[in-house]
Amino acid sequence: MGERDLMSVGQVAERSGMATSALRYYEREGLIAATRNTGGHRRFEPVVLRRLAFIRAARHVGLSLDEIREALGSLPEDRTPTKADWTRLSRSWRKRLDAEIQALEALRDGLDGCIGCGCLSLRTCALANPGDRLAERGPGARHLPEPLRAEEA
Amino acid sequence: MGERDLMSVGQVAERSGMATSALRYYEREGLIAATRNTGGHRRFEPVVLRRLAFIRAARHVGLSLDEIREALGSLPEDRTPTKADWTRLSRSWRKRLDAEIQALEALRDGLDGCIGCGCLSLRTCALANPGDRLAERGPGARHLPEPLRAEEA
DNA sequence: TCTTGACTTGAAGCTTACTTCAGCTTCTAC
DNA sequence: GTAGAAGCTGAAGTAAGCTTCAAGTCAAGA
Repeated sequence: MGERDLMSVGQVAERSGMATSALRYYEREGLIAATRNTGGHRRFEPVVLRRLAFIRAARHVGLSLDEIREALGSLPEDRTPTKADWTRLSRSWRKRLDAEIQALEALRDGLDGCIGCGCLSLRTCALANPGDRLAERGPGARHLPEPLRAEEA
Repeated sequence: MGERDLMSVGQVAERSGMATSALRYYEREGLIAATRNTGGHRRFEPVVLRRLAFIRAARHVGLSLDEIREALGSLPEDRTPTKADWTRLSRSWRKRLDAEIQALEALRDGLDGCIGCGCLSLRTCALANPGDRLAERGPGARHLPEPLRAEEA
C-alpha cells in the first residue's frame, strides 16, 4: 500500500535538511524507523518527515535526544499520529518553555541589580547560584537551542 | 601584601561550590589565575571568587567557556576590577538574554499554532526551521543553563 | 617524627550528538 | 553492461567541560 512514496536516506536528508549520517544515527537510536528494500537500503515513509520536524524543533527547545525519544514514544504505534497527537506532545513543551523563559527573565532582571550592586558573591547570590543544587547534577553537556546562540556580534 | 588571605584550591572549592577539578581546569584554560607557594600548591586571591561567580552566572546564561574567557579578558589586568567593570560585562549579557528570551517566546507562541495546525513541515515551518541557517553551523554541543533544564516532571 | 589528608601532574575517561572513514555493495542512467 | 553515484556497516574521531585515576609530594596536627 503506497510503497511508491517511500524515500531513500538521501531524499529524506534533502527534504529534511538533515545529514544522512544524522538520519542513520537517529534510526540507530530509535528516534525514527525505516524498512529496508531488497538491497538493504533504507526506505522511509513520508511520516518520518513530520517526526524529524518534531525532533528538530524539540532540539531547538533544548530537549536531549533521550527526552525526545521518550516524547515520541508516547505517540501511537498502531496508527499514523494525528494532529491531536502532535499537539499533545507540544503541550509538554509549553511548560518547559515557560519555565525557561521565566528563568531567563529572572536572570536578566537580576543582572543589573545583582552584579551591579556587588552582591555577586557566590553562595548568597541567586544569580550566581540559581536553584541552589548545582553540585547535585552530574557532568555532561546540556544543550541550548541553536537559535538562542546565533548572532553574538 | 595581604598574603594572609590567599586560599588553597580546597578552600576556593568549598567557598565557590565548584569542584577542585573544575578549578584546576579553569586555571589551565586561562579563566582564573593562581600563584604557587613554595611547595607548588595553588594559592588563589579572594578576587577569584568574584570571577568564579561571574563564570558560573555566565554558564547559566548559556555562554561557552571560550566566550566567558573572552569576556573576562576585557577586565583590566592592572587593577582589581571595580563594580563598574563587572557591570559593563553584564551589559553584554542583557542583549543576549533579551534575544534568547525573545526566541523562546517566539517558539512558545508558535507552538500551538504551528504544530497544532499541521504546518510542521520542515523547510517551510519557522518553528521547525528557525533562522534558516541550521546546516551552516558545525556539530558540537551547545549548552543550556542548568536551571533551565532542571525539573522536567 | 609520623601519619593523615590535601595537593600535584599528566593522561585517560565520560557524555551528547553526530561526523568521518574504510571497505564493500547496490542502484541508476547511459 | 558498466561507470559512477548513492548506500551499507562498524569503528573511530570530534567538541565541550569536566571528572577520575595513578603515582607521588606537601602540610599540619598529635
